[in-house]
Amino acid sequence: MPTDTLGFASHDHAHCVSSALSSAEQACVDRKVQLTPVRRRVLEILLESHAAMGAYDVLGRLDAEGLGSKPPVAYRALTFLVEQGFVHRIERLNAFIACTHPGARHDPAFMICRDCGKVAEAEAAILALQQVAADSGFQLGQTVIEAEGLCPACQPGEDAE
Amino acid sequence: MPTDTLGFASHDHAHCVSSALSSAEQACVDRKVQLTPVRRRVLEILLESHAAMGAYDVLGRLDAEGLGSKPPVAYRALTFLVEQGFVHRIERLNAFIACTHPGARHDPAFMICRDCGKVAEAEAAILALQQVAADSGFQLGQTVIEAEGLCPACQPGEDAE
DNA sequence: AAATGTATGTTATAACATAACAAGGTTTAA
DNA sequence: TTAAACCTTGTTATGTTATAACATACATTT
Repeated sequence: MPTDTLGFASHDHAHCVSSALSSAEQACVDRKVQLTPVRRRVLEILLESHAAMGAYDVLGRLDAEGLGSKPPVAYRALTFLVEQGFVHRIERLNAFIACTHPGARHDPAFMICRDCGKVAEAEAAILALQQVAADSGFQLGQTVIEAEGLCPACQPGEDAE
Repeated sequence: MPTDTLGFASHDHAHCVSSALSSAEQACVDRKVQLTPVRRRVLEILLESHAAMGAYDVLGRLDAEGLGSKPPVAYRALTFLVEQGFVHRIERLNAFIACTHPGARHDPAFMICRDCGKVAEAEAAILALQQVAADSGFQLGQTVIEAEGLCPACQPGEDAE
């Protein structure tokens, strides 16, 4: 059983890719939106790489496969996937990453390793922000929670990567 | 006594500008770093506008005043000010805003109105994120907490702005 | 004066993103 | 069976944000 890393821990990568893809397909059926070939392939690319990728990295892959070569092709697919909650945008990196908490939509929180660049998605904890917003009368929409730091493997005293 | 808005509430703007400038000057003396004319002017511009400004907006102001016309001039000053904690970068907007909580360095949290574009800085509440990080062995560095939404004035039922 | 360190000036380009319009395909409805 | 509406994709062109690289200036130290 092949494994890879996710969330700074091991997991069954082949399984998580296929299951995420299945749940996205089902969600599209339920919502009556189309997971077209380009959209589906972009989601696959992000799921397979399991890392934050820039729009032009994604576009490079699409181009190599004959699925499109102009920026709008990649941006449109990414926009769709973000809207549907299958992909998150990481503002700090101007990059995109497949959601690792499929299911209900949510506000993600990311931990970005400044050394190896790996990104882990955590269950968001925006309670405190909700309190601040409520106190000031601000009506919360989408939230961005991102932390730069060092993943376990990149901390002093570690050999791995 | 002139007032303006900050944090979706009124305040004495002239006072907050001059006091923020003074504390930045003192901090630079303490830290033995230079608040050069360009750096000081960029901080003033951000303090006066009291809004998130793009690097090229700032550059436009500098250029009009003969203080520099090329992008690196603005980016260098902004980078310095962010490093010193006098200015925060708002990732979601690719923009910069003067810190409204002068004093000790901190991790800011922002509320960005999707309607009027005003940005309010709140005392950050990253406790929950700290818990998540500790649980996964991630060593937290700088955090980004940004929420898009509607400020009190822009919510349905309001007349003002 | 030479060496060093810090800051600025400038050129050029890299990297990220979208407006605007054209064209293809499917579904709906007449 | 055509037309209309709608969604998606293709393409051109450009706008926006950001930095690498190298040259110059200026103050401080030696």
